[in-house]
Amino acid sequence: MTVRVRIAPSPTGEPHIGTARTALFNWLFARHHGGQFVVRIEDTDRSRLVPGAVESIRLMLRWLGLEPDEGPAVGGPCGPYFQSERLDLYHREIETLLANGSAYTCYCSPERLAAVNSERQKQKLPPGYDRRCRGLSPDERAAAEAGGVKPVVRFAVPLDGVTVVQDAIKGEVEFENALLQDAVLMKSDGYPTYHFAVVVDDHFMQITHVLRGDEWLPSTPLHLLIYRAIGWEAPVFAHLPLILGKDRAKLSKRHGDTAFKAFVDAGYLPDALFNFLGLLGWALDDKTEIISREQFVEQFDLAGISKSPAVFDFDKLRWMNREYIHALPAERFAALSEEWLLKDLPDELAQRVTPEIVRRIAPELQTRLELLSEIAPKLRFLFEDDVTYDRATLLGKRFTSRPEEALFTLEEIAAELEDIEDWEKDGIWEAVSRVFEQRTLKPREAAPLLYVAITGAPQGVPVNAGMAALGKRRSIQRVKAAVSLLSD
RNA sequence: GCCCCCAUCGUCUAGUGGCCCAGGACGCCGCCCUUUCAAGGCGGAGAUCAGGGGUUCGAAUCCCCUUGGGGGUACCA
Repeated sequence: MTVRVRIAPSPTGEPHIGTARTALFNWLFARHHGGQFVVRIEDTDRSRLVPGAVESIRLMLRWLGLEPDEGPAVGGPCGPYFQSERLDLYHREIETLLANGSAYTCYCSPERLAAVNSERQKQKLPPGYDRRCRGLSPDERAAAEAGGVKPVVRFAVPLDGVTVVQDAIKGEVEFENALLQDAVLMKSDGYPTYHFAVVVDDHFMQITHVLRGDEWLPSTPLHLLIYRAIGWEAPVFAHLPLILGKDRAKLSKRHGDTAFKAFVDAGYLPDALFNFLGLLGWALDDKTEIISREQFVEQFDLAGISKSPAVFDFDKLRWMNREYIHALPAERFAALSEEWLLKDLPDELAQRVTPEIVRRIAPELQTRLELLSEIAPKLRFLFEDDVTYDRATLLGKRFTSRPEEALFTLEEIAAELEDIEDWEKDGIWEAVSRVFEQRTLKPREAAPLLYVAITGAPQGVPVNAGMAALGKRRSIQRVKAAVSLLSD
């Protein structure tokens, strides 16, 4: 039997980074076993639908390189892949459940449900439905029906016994049936709830393994019971450890922007995020951190998945992204630099960006980045007419008490630069270091002065390379501008 | 409250009875290199394996209890 897995996101907003991790694990599992990865949209909560969300999910998968074998965009033999288009299926199956007595219609109003709950709370009982409609006589049922109430359909869970979940990661987990709720299977609007739709769809889509977040483990016995009531074989369940924030609570908006899109916008590389996410709850061995897609596919399996939740470490993600940026071929990095420059710079500056100038400076930048979004701020000085900074920044620690020394140094540098015929970075640096030597200044202490004059900031790409890219005239102009700032 | 899961350096983890007075990585610190800042190289601090009981010749690894953390408990998914 070929392995078939799925992810089943609900289109209720921008996809979450956790959804990406679940998708990745499913995709990896499918690829490792030569199986299929399907995408199904769980859009049964009509009130929470967000337009565009399905497209965002598609984009996320594509960006990460997790192309589905079946799903809304690609189709497939088990469609449709929107639950809202599979309603007749759910209605058909709910009839079997109703007919064999494992489900019943419930006419209780939301108000009564709330009242029951508050009453139970008062008596220090666990909240839940009191199963009032489970015991309705045919007459009572007919009466309620005549009253025009739109009923829901509830599952009639066994009142005793134990349901055992065989989880591929957690092992054997037992649940007492008596503690389970008569969950709603069909809502009064005619749409199924998650619990029912997931069982019906996973069955008809021939899903063999359900890899989903740990938060679903408590509802798995219910799902198992539904499979049994219809007479279907259940898939293998594997509950993935949760991703936590710094405070060890389930990662969510309050830990910052956890929308997948935020990671794209920040300038993470797809391969880096793929690698990092793949290591969130799974490890290859005792030492390997940087793992290629091929290696992941080859090595990934359920056996390596950890049972305990993992805190999302942004520091490590940034480090990993830097590793991937560093490993990029020079040409690729230059192309990305240009792309991000055009995207992040204001239009009037972006117009001045040329492939030549970017290719020239990009190698100097490549080891100095954690995120691609840092490119524009670091290279902006190349495209501006002039840079702005204050006197204190220019003088830095070294020259604060001796501004005249900074002034003379810059004047001499300007003079030396004038004499350069072949304007390239080595010659520029020779000229600058000549001045430093004459004045017995160590580059370590004097260089920031020049950095500020040229780029506006005391650190960044090597200043001589920056000047080479800037051009002779503009470079000297900036040194002179610094001189005049100090002369005032 | 009740049910369930989890528990190795701050964080991600390796570890499935002896190779572990616990290995790697991020982060942190120091040194070297050096055109500032990075990168790179080298080194360091950092975990009595949550605590307590067992089992065993021997336990981070098995069992029990405690504690801690998390998740679930909707006509949301």
